[in-house]
This record gives sequence, structure tokens and C-alpha cells, in this order.
Amino acid sequence: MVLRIPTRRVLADDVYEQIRALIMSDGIAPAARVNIDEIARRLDVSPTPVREALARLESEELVSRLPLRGYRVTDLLNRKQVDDLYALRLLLEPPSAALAAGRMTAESVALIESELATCPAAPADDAYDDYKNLTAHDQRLHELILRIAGNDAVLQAFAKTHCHLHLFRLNFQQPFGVQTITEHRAIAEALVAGDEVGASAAMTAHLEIARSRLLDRM
Amino acid sequence: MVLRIPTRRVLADDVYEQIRALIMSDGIAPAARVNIDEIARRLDVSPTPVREALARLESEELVSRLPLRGYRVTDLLNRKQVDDLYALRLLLEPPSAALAAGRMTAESVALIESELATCPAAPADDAYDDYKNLTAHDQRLHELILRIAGNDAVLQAFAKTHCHLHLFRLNFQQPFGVQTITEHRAIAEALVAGDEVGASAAMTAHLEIARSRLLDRM
DNA sequence: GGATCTCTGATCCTATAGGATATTTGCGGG
DNA sequence: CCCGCAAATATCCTATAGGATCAGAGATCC
Repeated sequence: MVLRIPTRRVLADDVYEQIRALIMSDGIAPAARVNIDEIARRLDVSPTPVREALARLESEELVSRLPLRGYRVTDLLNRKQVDDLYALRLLLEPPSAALAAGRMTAESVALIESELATCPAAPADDAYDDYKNLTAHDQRLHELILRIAGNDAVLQAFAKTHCHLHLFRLNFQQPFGVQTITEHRAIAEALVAGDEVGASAAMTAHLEIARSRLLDRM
Repeated sequence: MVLRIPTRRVLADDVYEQIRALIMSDGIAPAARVNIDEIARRLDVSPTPVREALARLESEELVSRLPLRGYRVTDLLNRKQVDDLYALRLLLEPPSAALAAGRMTAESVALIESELATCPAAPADDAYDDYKNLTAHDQRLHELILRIAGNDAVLQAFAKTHCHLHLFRLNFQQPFGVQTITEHRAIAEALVAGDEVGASAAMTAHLEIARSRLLDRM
């Protein structure tokens, strides 16, 4: 039995992730122009897959396109944008958490528990990697809850905000860990108990704390 | 004073709209494979702008991409997807309508009134064009309300569902007009009056009626 | 003398043509 | 009827030419 790559990759996929990583790690500064030829030379490919990758990145608003003038990296989120983003999440996630609480199965419980278990109790050596792991965990948990709620349109709407990605770029090395974990556990407990009102309330509290914590630092 | 071309267009923009129009008008059937070379020949351009246009269309889920196997037109929405879509809209739009009601200005009132005025009282000769115009009007009005509410994240999340586009593809030549107009007017009156509760309720009623009207026909 | 305009050069986006590679389809053999 | 092989088709990528934009230097006008 040969183990196959689940989805075949083409060059544009790799280029896409490379550019994305470059932007995330500030390899290309915000507001900087993106030179297609330069990227192509740097990754040793032709401009064509670079163009396709940029077209995809544009849809998640990591770059913006100016006709006949090329692409540029989008600015970091400002206060209003962060505020709006959390207002949107407050519309989507608390009702979804309530829905999820009413639809919990043994399988769902196991998924929640195992996701919580992946969370590194002890921080990693590197603060940057630590922050990155925690962000990824946070994203997986929030999306898992939406998946349990069962509304694909809501899940996609949330995913397309790419909020974790944009919030990650703000990159505040704040004491993010302990409090978040505690809040996550509160949400999980309400979900496992099938407590719809409690799950909604815990999610609301979680988001509002995160929002004010973030805005205080801007 | 030099008059400038408002937004420069490149070939990929035209190709994008042409393909989109083809899909919308069933010039390419749902689930059909999209041949890049064929499109290129048909529009008399090279494959490169076609590839870029398809990458953009993928982000709004009019086509889906299978690596090394090309693009295919997405299927029409099924019952669950329609149901999910309206559930999402019910999360976003009624609260936004309430917000908008509390933020109305003289300018906002004028925008609402003029949009309502654009609605063709008498149906056009062609039923297809009539349906198209009404859909476009409906989309403009709903997005205008979100714009008045002032949360760009919500507006974008709504816009990215491309719900009017997908619902249009279902293309039911139903008696869509009169009732919708009446409901719109009810929403508008509550907005102009600054009635937050009323606006929210009118929006909720509008969406729920539209949903059941649509689901009844599937 | 300073400012504005124009011209020139370089850089980069846009589009085309062509070749390499992977998949699919059809056919023959077991 | 199933399996394997080969030709055909289409995707994917590269290389290159054409055209637009931008920056800078020089000239002209006030």
C-alpha cells in the first residue's frame, strides 16, 4: 500500500504558501509592493504560477491588486477593523455555540477533548513558535465548534474572514496563553454538558475579553 | 481637468466577467468541466488571463479546481445549502438593520429612498431581464443597509456569500416581485423612522418568507 | 535663480506561443 | 469481465515579446 499525497500539489500551491509565509513573517513588509518577477526569481519559478498564487491571495485580502501597477501587501488591521471583526464574530459564534451544544454526540465530545489536549500546556522554547501554535489551536477549536453546529455557510463565512491570520499579523507577544485556555475550557464544558445558554454566554465572554485585550494594546 | 478612466481594466477582468456571464446564463452547464484552451479560443485570448480569471472565480465558488484536472462549474445549491445560507443571513442582517435604524442620517434616508425608487414598478417585457433587474435591486438594497450599519466586516462577509448570485442560478421564475417590494418598503419605513426593533423584525420576516418561499419550490 | 515641463531610460506588468508532464480514454489480451 | 498498455487530450509551466508606468535628468519659462 503506497501512501499517496491526499491532494496533488501543483507549483502554484507551493508558491502560494511561500508568499503567504513571507507576508506572515514580515519577509515582505506591509504596504510594500510585490514584484512578480522578483518573487519568481527568488523562488526560481516563472511568473505564471506567481500570478495565480497572487490572484488567490487577493481573495483573502493579504494582497491587493492595482490594475497595471501590480500587487501590494495589505496594511495591518486598524482599530475599527479589529472592532468590526469581533462584532462579526459575536454575531456568528455565540449562536453557533448554542446550536452545537444542542447537537453534541459522543464523537463531537471526543473531537473537542482531543483538540483541547493538543494545546501545549508548557510553552515551547521559542516565543514565536509558541504564539503560532496557540493561534493554530485557537483557530481549529473555533472552527470545530462551527462544524459541530452544522451550518456550512456560517463556517465558510467565518473561515473567509481569515481572522486568525490577520490577527496573527498584529503579532502582539501578549500573555495570551493561560487566560485563553481557561476560557476555552469553560466553553468546552458547557458544550459537553449540552448547555446551550451557557455555551453561548461563554463564547460571548471569550470574544469580548479577547477584543478588549487586543484593543487595549493598539 | 483631465477626465480619467475610473478603473483601468485589464484583459483578465473582461475574461472574468465573460466567464461569469456564461455560467450565470447556463452557457456552461452546472457540473461541466471548463476547458481553459476552449475558453481562450472562444474569447480569442491566451490561456494566461483565463487562468487568472478562473482563480478569481474559484474564490467565489462558481467554479472548483481539481489539481491537474482543471476546473469545473459548481453544482446548484441544494436544500440544505439554501437553508444554511438563510440561517447565516438571519444572523447578520436583522441586527444590522437594527444598527442601521439607529444611525440614520438625512443622507442615508435619501439613499434608501432613491434605491427604492429604482425598483421597476411595471415589469419589463422580458421575464428574464425583469428577474435580473429585481435581483440586482434586492442585492443593492440589502448591501446598502449593511453599509449604513457601518460594519465593513459584516458587509464583506455578506458580500462574499454571493448569495444573490447563487440564488439567481436557481432561477425560479416565481411571482417574486410584488411581495418582495412590499416587504422592502416595510423595512425602509422602520429604518427611516429610526425604529430599531421594527427594522430588525421586518428584516427577519422578509428573510424567513423568502426562505420558505424558495424551499417550497425545491 | 527657481519651478515646471518634457524627454529618456529602466522596470515591471500583460499577453502569447510553445513544450513538458499528467491524466484520461480506447483497445487488445488474458 | 478485468487488467494493462498506448495514444490523445488538456493542464501546467517556461520563455519571450510588447506596452504601460515611474523615476530622474535636462531644458525652458517665469
